[in-house]
Amino acid sequence: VTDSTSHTVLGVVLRVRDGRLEVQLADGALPAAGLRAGEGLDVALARAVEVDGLAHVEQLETRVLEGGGLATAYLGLRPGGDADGDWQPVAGLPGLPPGHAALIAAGQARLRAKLSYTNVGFALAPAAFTISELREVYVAALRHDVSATNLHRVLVRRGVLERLDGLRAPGRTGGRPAALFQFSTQRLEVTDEFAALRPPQR
Amino acid sequence: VTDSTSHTVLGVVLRVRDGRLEVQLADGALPAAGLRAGEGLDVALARAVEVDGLAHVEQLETRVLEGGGLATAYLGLRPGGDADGDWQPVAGLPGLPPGHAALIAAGQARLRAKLSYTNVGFALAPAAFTISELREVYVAALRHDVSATNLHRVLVRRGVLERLDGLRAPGRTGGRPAALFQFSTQRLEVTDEFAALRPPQR
DNA sequence: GCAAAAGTGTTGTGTCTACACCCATGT
DNA sequence: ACATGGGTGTAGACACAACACTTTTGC
Repeated sequence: VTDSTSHTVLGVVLRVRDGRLEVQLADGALPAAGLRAGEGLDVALARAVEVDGLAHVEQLETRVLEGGGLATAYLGLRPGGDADGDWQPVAGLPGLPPGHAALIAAGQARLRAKLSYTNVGFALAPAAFTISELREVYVAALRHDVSATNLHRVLVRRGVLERLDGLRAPGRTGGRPAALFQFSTQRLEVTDEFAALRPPQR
Repeated sequence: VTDSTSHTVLGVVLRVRDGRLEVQLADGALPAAGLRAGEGLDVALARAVEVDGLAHVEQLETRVLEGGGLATAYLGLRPGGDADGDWQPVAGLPGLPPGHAALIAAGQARLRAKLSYTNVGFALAPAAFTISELREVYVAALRHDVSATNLHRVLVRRGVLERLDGLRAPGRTGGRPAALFQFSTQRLEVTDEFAALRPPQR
């Protein structure tokens, strides 16, 4: 006794640019594609957003929409790069369709949590960066201040960051040249799995 | 250009009984219900499993099944209680439909992670319990040893457990009577949110 | 008294924040 | 020289695991 309903796939694609967390929109709404019979959800997602540019993708949530149709939302993350498409700061977006704002909030919350105990940062950062630049990304995504000193040490200790050879020349105002870093892995890894209740050592 | 497909809701309902993590089955498969037009996913879930007995529910994942239909799985948790329905230990279940084993594994993984940084334990534990009994629940769900001493201290420090008045009388072999505890909250709370990268104190 | 089970005291370790200090560059 | 931004050293707070020890019961 199963009825049939249409299914939509929505993309919540986030990036950090100029110190602001931005979401990609299409015609004033989250990019979407209808699911066709027999295809996987990822196929429909690829029709909704340019999935090649995404450094990380994960499913967020499935919900029944107001009209009665179903929608599955995905979180996509990509480096700050340059302009292509309609990017808007996540703060205070007016006129979104019902439910879209909640999905953006869910994506932000997920990102925020995973920044703390995984290496997701790789998906928002460029290939090479200074600690200051990475700090800007973390500040924008976490929405609280982050000390460059401690960010450096935490991520290096966890083996998340690797030092590169070059140095970044200082700007016109001077200052010591900054070391360049990269994320050691471009795939999601849990770096702090058992913050508590970890298994016995032996 | 959206086709229509049938949608199924599956329940991965877990409990701990006699020191083993068990999943509820119906006819050798995860309990399921077809989604009817216009109804919420939770309504269909309630048709698949007895949702009143669940102390905690959360969505797991939506996937395209082999036949081309869609399925959304929910994780449900309940206290160990007594027998009603078909409960099987999660380890090595033979003959499940394709995909069901992976969903059970996903539910287990989710439970395992949340036991470490939330108070989900409340959903698996009875109303009142001793630390030893709670330890059995954690051991079964985490699949590694847990020290009663440290479990006690961690959960009390976090404010997750509250001491009750009574004592549990020792068994025939003697021993000091055990204090009774309860979870201070019956709703999911994150108790260790910023294990790392926590916001500045001032 | 002795074994069994529960609970507390204490030590050591690791990870984090905070802050003082040192380094390398531009003007 | 001095301002600016980058990086290291170190101290203190905190949470945890591990283990010795004490408490309270049954036999």
